[in-house]
Amino acid sequence: MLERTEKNSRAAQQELKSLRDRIVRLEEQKKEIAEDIKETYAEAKGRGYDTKALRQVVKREMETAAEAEKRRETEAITELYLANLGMLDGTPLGDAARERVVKAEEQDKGDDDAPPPSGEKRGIFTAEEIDEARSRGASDSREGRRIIDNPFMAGDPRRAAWDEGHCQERGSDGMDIPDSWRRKSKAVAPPEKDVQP
Amino acid sequence: MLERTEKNSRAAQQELKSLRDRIVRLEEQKKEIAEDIKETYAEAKGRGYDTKALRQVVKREMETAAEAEKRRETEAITELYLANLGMLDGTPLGDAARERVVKAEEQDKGDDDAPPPSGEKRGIFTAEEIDEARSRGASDSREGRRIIDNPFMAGDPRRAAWDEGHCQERGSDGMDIPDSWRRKSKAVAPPEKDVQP
Amino acid sequence: MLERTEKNSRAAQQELKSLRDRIVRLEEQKKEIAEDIKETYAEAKGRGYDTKALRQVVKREMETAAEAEKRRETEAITELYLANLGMLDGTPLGDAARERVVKAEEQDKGDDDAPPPSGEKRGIFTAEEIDEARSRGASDSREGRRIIDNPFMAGDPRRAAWDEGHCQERGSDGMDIPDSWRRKSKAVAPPEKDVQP
Amino acid sequence: MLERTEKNSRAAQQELKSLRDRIVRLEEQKKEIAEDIKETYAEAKGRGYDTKALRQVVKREMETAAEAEKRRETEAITELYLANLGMLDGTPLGDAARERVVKAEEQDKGDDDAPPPSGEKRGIFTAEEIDEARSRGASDSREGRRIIDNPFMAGDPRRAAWDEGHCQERGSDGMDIPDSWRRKSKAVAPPEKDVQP
DNA sequence: AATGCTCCAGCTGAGC
DNA sequence: GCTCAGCTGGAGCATT
Repeated sequence: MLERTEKNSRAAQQELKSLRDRIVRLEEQKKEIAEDIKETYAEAKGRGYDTKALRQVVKREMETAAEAEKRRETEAITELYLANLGMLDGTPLGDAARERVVKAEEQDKGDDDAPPPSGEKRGIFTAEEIDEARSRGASDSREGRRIIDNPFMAGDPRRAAWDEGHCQERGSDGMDIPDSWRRKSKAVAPPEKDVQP
Repeated sequence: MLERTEKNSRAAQQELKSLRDRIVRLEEQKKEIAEDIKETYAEAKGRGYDTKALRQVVKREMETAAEAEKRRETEAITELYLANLGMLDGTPLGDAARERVVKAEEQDKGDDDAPPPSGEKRGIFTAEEIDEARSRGASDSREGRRIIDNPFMAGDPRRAAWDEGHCQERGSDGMDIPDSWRRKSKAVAPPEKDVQP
Repeated sequence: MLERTEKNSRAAQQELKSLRDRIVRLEEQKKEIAEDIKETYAEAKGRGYDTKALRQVVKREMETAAEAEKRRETEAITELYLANLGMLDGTPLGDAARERVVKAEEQDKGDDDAPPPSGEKRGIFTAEEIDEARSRGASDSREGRRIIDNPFMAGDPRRAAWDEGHCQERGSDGMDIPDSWRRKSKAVAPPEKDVQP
Repeated sequence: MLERTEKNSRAAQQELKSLRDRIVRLEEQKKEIAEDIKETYAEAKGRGYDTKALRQVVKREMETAAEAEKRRETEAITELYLANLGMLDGTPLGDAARERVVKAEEQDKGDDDAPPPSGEKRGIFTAEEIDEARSRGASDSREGRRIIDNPFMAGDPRRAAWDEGHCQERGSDGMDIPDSWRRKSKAVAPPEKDVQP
């Protein structure tokens, strides 16, 4: 019996020890990688990037399609709530929020499955058209147009593409990152909470 | 000495006990309020509100001016990063991001303190003009204009005010909250990650 | 229709606004109380208390009976794991862990429902006996016995009561809290990880 | 100039993109490892281990010497607070807490650097003596002694070693882990909060 | 004093 | 329906 007991005890103990060691090793690897990530952010900060913004970018890049959709939905609803409460303070509704309202209105008016009313062709642009808008943004940038001169209307998917093209074309002096990429670059006086009385 | 010791011991103990009880009482109050908050969110959810969006709204409402400014700055930089990486996926730059770029460009071109180039009067609208835009949004809504017909250009502060006016005017059937305020109202097929090739 | 729409819109908006304000108000109250708690801890720290330990005390005080039981169970199992892995480093098993092992052994030996073997009467002490142990701890303290001279054996519930009596009796000089209540009081050289080769 | 601008822009963009991708890759690795850890815990749970206790064990194993010392100090102070508030509920003071009190008392009595009073030799056991205690725990276990029969007094460092030896010797039936290692094994009736009136 | 990091608790979503 | 694990957000702590 002594033999049996000893052996079984050892078995359970060995198993426990093995589990512990496996986890410890994995945790150490995880910790190392976390270190690397932290270092990378530190390096980015040293070069003038806004780490908070960078974190957001990373988050977005890692989103699945479903998560992105969910996020966009929440953002749109948030904007609608803000608009209804008069809290937009300067930032107009994004396209998703507008679209949401339009869709709700259409359904409201009856389920007669009415096609998009006017002659617009909302959301049905080909990849070529989108790309063309991006190229045009780039060339407009080269020709000195400013980012606020985006020719596409709100709600037009080419609007974002033009922005991308323009941004990707814009330059900077030397190796430096653009001023607009930095924090506090202009740190204007903190605005009063309510501009509109 | 026994007396002294006992007395002092009691003093320290009483103090510790008092501190403990004070904190426990406060923690209990805090817990109660947290309960109330949770209940309120549950109620909101029951009535069809998106609690996640509602939480955002609450957060914004509680922001100080400085915090709001900081948030807007980070948001703008994030958008610029996304634009430069071609990750805007449909959501064009907001006004703050555009403004940021323009400011950086101006400084770039030389500190000749150039005034806002064209005839625009960016950012210098009176409260009256802003209010007028809000009223116009409301009346446009009554006249059947849609939220995507906002007449003000991107970058114009009246754009947001018009949106507010329009939203605040829009109605719903019965006591119900508008469809656009609900989650999953249209839950379209989750889009592929890259629309633009 | 305009009337109806307007009215309903207002209703939904009012509801949203009301929800928001209710939550904001509650959150503000919560924040205030959190402030008070923080201040209390700061005060305690100022008087020499170890806030981390104090937090633990508060946590325990707020535990429900079920939570306390669960915690004790987890603690006991943790100790057993540590013992089996040779990681006890100086802290012997607590009574709960010993009891756990004994119970398991008994069941192991057969479900003959054997009564506690020897003449001990584990766990069946009256409140009076417990109180007596506490009083004895107090008087032993007055008579100069030291806290390490607890006469009750490990596993005896009176052991903890004697400790309580002794501690509650011990004094300090002046208004000051005892040295043993402070952090770093003796900060001995950080021990090497493995005392036992 | 166009060339310059384009090139520099590209440089900054490439840098940003590179930073983003580096972080994304690291985050993915981290996520994978986190998966592995989770799986390991799940496996442990499946075999009857208490994952919460296992987590604690892992935490301890990963502690540095300094962190361990700090933890022990906080634990000791917590116990002293509990004792003084009459909240020990059954768990007597651990050795560290006792030692702490004794040290404070000694200093109190004057810095005459008094040697440990009685004939004890606290804390000055050789590694051999400690190991001997461990072996004795193991053999005592084989001879049928129970874990509550630890012959070393509270405060004696050999006490923990004996416990380790005993635990490491104890067996179990078949491959199974001991009952005492499982949760809810005995789930006694949740005790009333105050046993002592 | 302000910032960044780490830890913890509380909330959310899944799963029996 | 309740529990439970995962996760996000906030709070404390250390640091500069």
